Amino acid sequence: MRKPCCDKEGMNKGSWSPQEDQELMDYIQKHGEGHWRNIPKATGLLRCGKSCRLRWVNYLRPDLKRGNFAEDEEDLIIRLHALLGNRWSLIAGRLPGRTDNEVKNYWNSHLSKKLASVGIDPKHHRLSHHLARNLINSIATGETSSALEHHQPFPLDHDQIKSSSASDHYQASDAGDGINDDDDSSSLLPDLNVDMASDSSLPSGTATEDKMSLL
DNA sequence: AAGTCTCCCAACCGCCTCCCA
DNA sequence: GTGGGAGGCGGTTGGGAGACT
Repeated sequence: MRKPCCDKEGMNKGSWSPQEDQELMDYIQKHGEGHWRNIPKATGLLRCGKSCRLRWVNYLRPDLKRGNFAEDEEDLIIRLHALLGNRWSLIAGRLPGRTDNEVKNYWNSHLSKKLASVGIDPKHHRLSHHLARNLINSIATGETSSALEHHQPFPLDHDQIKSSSASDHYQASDAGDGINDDDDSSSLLPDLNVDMASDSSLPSGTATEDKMSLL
């Protein structure tokens, strides 16, 4: 059995009170961030260090933006998620004033549903079989997919799709099958030519970081 | 108006990685 | 080289607020 991160006996759990917030802010203003495990001792807060860090990072930090996500932020999250998957901290790092928790929550509650509603598998960023078939048919007949036209979550270059086979860019998703989990996370990013094969750990300065700079 | 349901988001949990002795 | 401690991360949960019946 793994040792808990800190002694939870006598620790508060759940929502933070304004007094607790104030004590934590006072401490960080005086001593700066870090040494989270010292904070309960130093301040008398009945919170474990990890909880203090989380509260600061997700809620108390002065540079947090808060409020609704702008359209361009949504767009960027979708693109970055297609590129990086559930690496919320990396995604949040590209969104000034946003936290990984905020981005993750927003994705789970809004964006994944939004993508699903237009027939895109939010996990793999691929069209559903049904929509993919319609798209390919409509391209073949010279029509445009009404679903994509009305609901595309971010700009799709239809000419670019037409210039090659649509299936080169948009693979129908086997939603729920769990197959192809590990490949082609860039299927909605035809313009980025993303190669995730080299992206196992993503330290800064990797090829993926370079490609992210294109965004 | 009261009860139930649904959704959102803050917070927790446990695993992973990094760093240092 | 390695073991342990601390921080970081992503998945998950639970409570509260609003919507619905």
